[in-house]
Amino acid sequence: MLNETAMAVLEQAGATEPEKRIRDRSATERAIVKAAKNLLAEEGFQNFGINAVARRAGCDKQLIYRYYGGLNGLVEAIGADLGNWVKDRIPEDAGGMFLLTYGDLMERLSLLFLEALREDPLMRRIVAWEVSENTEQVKRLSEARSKALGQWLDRMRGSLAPPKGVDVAAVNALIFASIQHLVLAAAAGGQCAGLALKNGKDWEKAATALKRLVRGVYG
Amino acid sequence: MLNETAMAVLEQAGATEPEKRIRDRSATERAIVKAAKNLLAEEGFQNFGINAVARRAGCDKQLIYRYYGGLNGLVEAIGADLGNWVKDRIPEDAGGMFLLTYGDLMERLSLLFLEALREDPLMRRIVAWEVSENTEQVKRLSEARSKALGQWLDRMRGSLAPPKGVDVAAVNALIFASIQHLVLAAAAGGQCAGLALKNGKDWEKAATALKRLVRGVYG
DNA sequence: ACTGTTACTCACCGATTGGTGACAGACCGG
DNA sequence: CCGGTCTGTCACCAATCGGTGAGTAACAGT
Repeated sequence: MLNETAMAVLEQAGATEPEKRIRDRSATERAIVKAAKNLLAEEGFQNFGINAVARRAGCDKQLIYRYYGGLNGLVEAIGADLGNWVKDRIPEDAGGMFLLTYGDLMERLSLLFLEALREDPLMRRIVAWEVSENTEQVKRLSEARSKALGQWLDRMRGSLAPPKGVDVAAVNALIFASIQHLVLAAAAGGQCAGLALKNGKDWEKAATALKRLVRGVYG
Repeated sequence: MLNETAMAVLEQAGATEPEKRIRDRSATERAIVKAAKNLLAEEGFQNFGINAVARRAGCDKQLIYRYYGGLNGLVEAIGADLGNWVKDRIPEDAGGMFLLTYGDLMERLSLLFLEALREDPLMRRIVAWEVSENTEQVKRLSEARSKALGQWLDRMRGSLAPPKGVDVAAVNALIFASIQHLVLAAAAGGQCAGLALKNGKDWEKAATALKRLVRGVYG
């Protein structure tokens, strides 16, 4: 794939084959990051390598080494955007107004998170990556992600007091763990622990079960 | 690695270097399967290939093609044992006697499953594999596993009536999903959604949170 | 003891991987 | 205009991958 500018030039000139690439470093960098993200989202981390990214970005892998210092740096660059994921993916004003209890809040946030994760293949791959490998790359991604998630939870909680006598951190970890595994298993095989997760009806069942689970602990 | 018999012979003879391999097909087959299991458990599915298995089994990869028809057949052979996992790993009489309600049962089973999964690296890798890839191999493993799990649940339930008005299948799927992701994340990075999971104390917290979650839905 | 089968090893294939050094051309300041 | 820097390309490296065909050594039956 060429730069957008390069494509425009070629099309305008009526050229049939890509001759030269426009010398635009920042555009190339963006193309590389975009290619890496798409590749990771579509193919998964299995075949995620320098060659594959360069091939998809339509540039030489040498540039990845030069601009990002290799795959590690590129992954790090991807992880840098991860902090804004929640902000980009979930409406900020989704809660806060009609949520009277902590249970209301967590039910809402759980469903929002479920929905957001379902619709973001890149994030799904990253989560799957986190539980499959333990390299330094993945650790960075994982930390960025969980940090952003925690901040999101705190921000949404606002001044709402969490229930006493309950290990909120542990319970919430379990809740979000269930959501993540459910979505990952569904994306991979269309089911989770025997529960089919394909059409919208299946997901409605899962959503009501999730609500019930959250309501069970948080009143 | 050589056959056990071969090792014995060599040691008895005082040989320092492995000269020949005993011609024992079934022993070699067992060595291959064992090597594959250990490799998968220790290294994960990332570097799980014909060459690596053969190297660890101490035999030529050609034998894997001959005896199992390639990696697929070998994985299938591994998956065949998976049906007995619950039986091997979890005490059969663990429930049934003092469990009066469905909530008692599920609390017990959840904790048993959590414990069993924590102590089985091979099974953890397989679960991680399931949510990371969608090949035919993995599908077979996944099906065998979820089938065995479902049968186990049914068997342990016995004649205990599940609560009405609750989508038991969906709720249980979420519960087991949470356990699986918790254990996987812990094994990979020592934490899950910001919750540390390293020493026994951490796991006690997680266990009580899990109990609370289960008790919340199932009275 | 000869023969055929079984168990096993070895050498090689093309493809792909991560990684590096050398080179060509566009751009910019002098 | 010239020289240096920046951007991008290409050729090549050793290593490893999955896969195959040919060959060797041990066994069993006769």
